[in-house]
Amino acid sequence: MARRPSVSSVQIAREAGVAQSTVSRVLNGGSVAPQTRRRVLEVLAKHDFQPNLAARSLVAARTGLVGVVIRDLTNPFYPIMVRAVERVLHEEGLRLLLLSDVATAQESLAMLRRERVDGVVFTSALREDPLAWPVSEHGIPVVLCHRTIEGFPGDQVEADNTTAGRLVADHLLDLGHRRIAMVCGTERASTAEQRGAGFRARLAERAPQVDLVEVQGDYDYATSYAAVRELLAAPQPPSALFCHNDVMAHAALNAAAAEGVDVPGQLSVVGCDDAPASAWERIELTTVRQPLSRIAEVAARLLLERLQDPESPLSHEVLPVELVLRATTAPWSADTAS
Amino acid sequence: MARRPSVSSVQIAREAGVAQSTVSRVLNGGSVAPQTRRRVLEVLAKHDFQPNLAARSLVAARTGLVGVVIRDLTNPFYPIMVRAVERVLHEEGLRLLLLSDVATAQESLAMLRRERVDGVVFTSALREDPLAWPVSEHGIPVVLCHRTIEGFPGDQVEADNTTAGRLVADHLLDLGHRRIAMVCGTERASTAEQRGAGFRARLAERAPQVDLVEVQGDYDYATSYAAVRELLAAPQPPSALFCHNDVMAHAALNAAAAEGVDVPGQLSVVGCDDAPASAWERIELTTVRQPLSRIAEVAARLLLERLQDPESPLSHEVLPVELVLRATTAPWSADTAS
DNA sequence: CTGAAAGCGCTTACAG
DNA sequence: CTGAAAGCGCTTACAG
Repeated sequence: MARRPSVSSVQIAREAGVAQSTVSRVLNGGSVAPQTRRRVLEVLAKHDFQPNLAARSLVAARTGLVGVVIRDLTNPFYPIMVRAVERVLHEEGLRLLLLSDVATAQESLAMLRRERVDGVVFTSALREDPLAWPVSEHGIPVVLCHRTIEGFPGDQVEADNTTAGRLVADHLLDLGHRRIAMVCGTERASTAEQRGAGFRARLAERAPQVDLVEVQGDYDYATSYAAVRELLAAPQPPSALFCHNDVMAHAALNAAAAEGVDVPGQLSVVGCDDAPASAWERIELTTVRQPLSRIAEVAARLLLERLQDPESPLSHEVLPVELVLRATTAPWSADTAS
Repeated sequence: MARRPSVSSVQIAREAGVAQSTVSRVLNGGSVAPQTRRRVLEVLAKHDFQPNLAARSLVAARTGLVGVVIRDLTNPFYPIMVRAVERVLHEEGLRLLLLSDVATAQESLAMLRRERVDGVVFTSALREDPLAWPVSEHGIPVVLCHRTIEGFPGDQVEADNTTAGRLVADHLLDLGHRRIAMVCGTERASTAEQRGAGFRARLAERAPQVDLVEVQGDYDYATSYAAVRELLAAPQPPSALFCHNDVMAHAALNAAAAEGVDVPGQLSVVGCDDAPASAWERIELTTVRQPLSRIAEVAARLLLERLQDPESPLSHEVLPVELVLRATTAPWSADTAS
């Protein structure tokens, strides 16, 4: 239990009868005579030597640390992205510093700077994000992942959220819905903006007479649950709901159950994300699938490339989405209504 | 966008006209004349100085880094614990290094050693854990959180899982169930052992004639889903299921739906954990609640105390659980069966 | 190929 | 209270 002190490269050198710099070369692939290398490797193995990363970071130009900003780990959506980023970083021998909303933007910025991270993968940026902008202004490379910001000085990767909105509009219109409500995500999030814009545009195009009610769900379960219950209890409830993400759609499904509203008989519900629980038999949520792992993976790779070549032009990748039809949507006609 | 080089304490010192060690003292609360301190603080603020943590770690006895080992971030259960640990560490100015199953045990051990973490919070230990033991043997303080190991040389915190098993047995027996199956968690996990043991003991005590079938769900959705479908399709299906955690209970609920088995009419299902989704109207899972955040918080605090006082006696805390009755369990009599 | 040396940015005794 | 100096454990030119 007593803390076993770590061996340093100096001790390894002494034991192998070489200079410390030779040990360093063996470790980092410098040119070393085969026989010297063998001897050093032996001593290294004997002690199961692990270089002190703090020392290495201090002297090297880079720390090998990448910040990953996730606002809300509790949305099952984000752990999937963390894992994908982690996998890429791990492959490249980089380390991950997780920043959640436990710290304020100011504290997080301070932490990223104190840690001297090489770059940041930012998953939950807002339009005037209080963390993303300052980080970037400090010259730390940032890649925006999943949520983007127009004009942001960094690489960006996102799903085709506008098309997502359009697909949902088409689906609900095709089913005959004419009283539709949209449960919106956080206002300054690009995903909510784009999904909303795509949906509205398609509606205006195909069915300008449809009255669209919009409520704010803030990408939050409890907020959406309350908003949808209110919506359904009103005199003229909508026959269909487009929720900007699955968490809010799950809330809507449960709110409907609480209000005794049958889905999809009296209400159709569509989400966006395709979270794991959406495929459950008890849920069967019609939703739009986005390639979550892929988005995160691409973001991580873009960051790595950026670190290699800071001057290359910015990229902005938009990955395709797909409507997943399940059991929460059904045709609607005035007669269907009870 | 160009990387803005960080200022060092030497530059601060020069600009403030003091020695670098004085800057260090101002930063760390050493004794400094009020007027000197003021001058240094001004320069510090002007540059928004952030000390290089790598440098600090290198020279100080401790790094301020705490490893948090989470096998599967995808179980909604774990992010809740991460957050609780994060909150405590953040309060204390410590940093968190997340270790998931992206790396092997060997790689994770190497990483913890290279990073020179001060200690580790271990959430998913197995009986002969390939990571927990070696880490501890390297003299790094480990606190076992949620899952424990008998005889492990570290502080431990867990829920009262034996009582959890007993509570469930009582509940199902009270409802009249006599054909019961248990969907078990990973074999070498203390939670599965204790929940299983408590359940079996109570059954043996109150209703030795009950035949208990046990299947392995491995704390995994897909595994449990398949196992439960098979169970329900058999000639003599059980009338009640005790799943060692909620993820597996959710799988069971969905498997039942897939098999056209009515819950709770034809099958009662009980979980363990009380995950957020269990309270959903669409799920309404009867389960055992354990104080998840609290367990994680206590673990983090025990680790902090351990770092303060490495020689104090080991503690082992067991926190109470509570049965949460919802809609997936119902009375059973031979006549009820279809 | 290899060693001696400088230096990364801090903290911490040690003098004064 | 404050400064000069040593040293943490590495990487990286620089000589040889």
